[in-house]
Amino acid sequence: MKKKITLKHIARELDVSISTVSKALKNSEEIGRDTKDKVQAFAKLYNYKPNNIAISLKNKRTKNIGVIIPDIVHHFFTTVFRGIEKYANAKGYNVIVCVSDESFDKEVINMEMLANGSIDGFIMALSGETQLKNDFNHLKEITEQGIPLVLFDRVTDEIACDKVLIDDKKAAYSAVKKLLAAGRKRIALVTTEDFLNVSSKRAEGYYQALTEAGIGIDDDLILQLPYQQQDEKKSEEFFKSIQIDAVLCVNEIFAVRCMLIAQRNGYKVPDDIAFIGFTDGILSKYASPRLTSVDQHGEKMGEIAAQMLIERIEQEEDLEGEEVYKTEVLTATLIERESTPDFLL
Amino acid sequence: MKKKITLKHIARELDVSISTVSKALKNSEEIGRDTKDKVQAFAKLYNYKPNNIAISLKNKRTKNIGVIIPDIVHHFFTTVFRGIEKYANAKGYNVIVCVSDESFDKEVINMEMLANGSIDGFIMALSGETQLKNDFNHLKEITEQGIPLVLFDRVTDEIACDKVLIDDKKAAYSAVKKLLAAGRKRIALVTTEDFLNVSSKRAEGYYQALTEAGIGIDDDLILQLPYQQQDEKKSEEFFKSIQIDAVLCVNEIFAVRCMLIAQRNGYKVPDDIAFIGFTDGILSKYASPRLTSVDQHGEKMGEIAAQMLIERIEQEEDLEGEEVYKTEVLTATLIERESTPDFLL
DNA sequence: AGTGCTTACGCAAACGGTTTCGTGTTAATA
DNA sequence: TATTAACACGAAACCGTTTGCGTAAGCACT
Repeated sequence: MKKKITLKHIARELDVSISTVSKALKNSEEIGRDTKDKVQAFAKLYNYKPNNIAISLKNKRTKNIGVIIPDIVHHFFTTVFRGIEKYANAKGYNVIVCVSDESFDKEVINMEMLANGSIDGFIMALSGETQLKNDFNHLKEITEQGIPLVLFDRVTDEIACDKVLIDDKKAAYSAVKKLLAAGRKRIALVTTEDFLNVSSKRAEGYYQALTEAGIGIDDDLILQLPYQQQDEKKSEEFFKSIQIDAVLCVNEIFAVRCMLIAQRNGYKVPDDIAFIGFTDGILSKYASPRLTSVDQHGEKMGEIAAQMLIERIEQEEDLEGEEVYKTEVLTATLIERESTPDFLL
Repeated sequence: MKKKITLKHIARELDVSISTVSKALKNSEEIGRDTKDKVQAFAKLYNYKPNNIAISLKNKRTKNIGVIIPDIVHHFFTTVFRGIEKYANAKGYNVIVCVSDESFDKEVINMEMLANGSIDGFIMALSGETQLKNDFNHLKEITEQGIPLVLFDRVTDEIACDKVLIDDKKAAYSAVKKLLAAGRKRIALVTTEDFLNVSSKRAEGYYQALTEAGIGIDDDLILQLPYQQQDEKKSEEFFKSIQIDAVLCVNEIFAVRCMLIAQRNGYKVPDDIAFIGFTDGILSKYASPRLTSVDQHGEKMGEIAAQMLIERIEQEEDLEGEEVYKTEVLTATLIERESTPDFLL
């Protein structure tokens, strides 16, 4: 077993001081040619690599970033994560992931674990419970300690920090507009409990489009489903009880599930009923018929979040306080597939 | 901005030595009641938390584990990751994820980045390219340095370390047996290029079941598709050209894609043609018809991998060399849904 | 011979902790 | 009163690096 070699070992072996070894390896002008050659050759031979931990302690920089997300087995978060990881890696940063599992407590604990020196900054999407409780003290503490924080997708106005999100309201608005333009009138909304701010934003867009079109909001057309659980009965009744010609769903699972139920109940998609989902994931691509859905550009979002964070981290030293935070809003794209009639343009 | 407080600050403020503060906070017997109370109260007030990096440097333990996977936007790897994260977190470990993107070079670079003190051990699934090249020197170096390593799913015999995988061959074997028992004779196999060892194992099971049943292997019944790319033409022709009454696919994407194509070509599922896929992911659940598939128990696999790794890490100190490595083999479970006829038990 | 410059290196502090060992003070004991 | 044990605390080493500064050796010059 070849244990890792340190500066001290090299120094002892070559009968020079530790500082000489350190400088020699950095090709310092201070050190003579001969000594440098000797040290560098030895280091190469024994494959010396400096210890990251020691360096972190010295520079107070870990080159790690902490990512806290509500769930990892979730297409959108995963794509965002991929964007973060790619960008961070390219910049020499590693990523530590913690999953909050939609729990406030876990979110707090995870943040505390990482905040004590393990990371240089956080990227996170709030847990459902945190949004429900509206308690952001843990985030406040982090920012007060001067640790950079970037919030994405599930954000809050209560915290001053960089943010990146998509324009959920506008995306829902234009999706509904398209349905209206295609002549659909009885447009349903399938959503979650509305403590998830993204869901409510999407609902707002839905309301606005209908209102502008002079069609009132019909509460019977709105179906609220529990976030994780399967509640087939409720959906089944929904599609049996009323007449609908289009559906906007706040995520693709709801969309695919509802599409199946509608089909079981004799609806033809997209002729009798059109479907649009949010989150253009794997389900949308392979559903039958393929689902038209709103691409939230997760990977791009992750990249931007990582970029914002790393810029903060690396400029940190200079400016003390007085920072101006940015909120980057990406525009979602509607990916048209078979679950909607051909939209003209 | 309230910067983090250190032992030194407390010591200065309370006019005691650093060592006294350290001991007082650990409730050491050495320190008097009064001093302990004073120090602890002060620490609580200023929310003192020890610096993880300093502790890591001292103990040569980071409480971080490194996970290297080929892809993160991938249901199976994600579920394994969830298992790892859950277990690790419960044991007080954090997880650093790196994505190799199926690239040998990235795998090597990532390992080297993490191996210099950032982590206490690795959990990984080999990249496709690594399996293709059959070059495992980077793994060998890691294990020679005494860094614990656990391989999962995409493993190799060349490296002596703990492993956890599912019995792919047996899973494929029993899936095909069930199809045979249901009277299917023309059973196709849709697979990837076979440098992925899991695919070849599954193919072996397929061969064995057919051979045992006295049905020879018909190469025309085997369709090889590129791993990531969509090649609809090839699949389309496949289902047009020959007569098939059942299909085993090595992943769920292939299964769902082929099922759609078959349906487009007039096949009724499962009456004319049955489908079984590997990886019981989200697609299987929501496909139409719902797909019968092999559950690889990703989360369980992750938990076991994490458990094996952490046990290694924590016993490390004692035994030098002479370690016996375990290979844990999980048995896959067939989840029956609508894409297969009812199997009689 | 004395002065002044390079050159080439070592010392020591620092990052933030933990831990071993030593020591001054007090009180109990002979 | 001298000895000693218990108590309460501090000094210092250590983990592996980096880096500012001090300095000995060698040389040139006056």
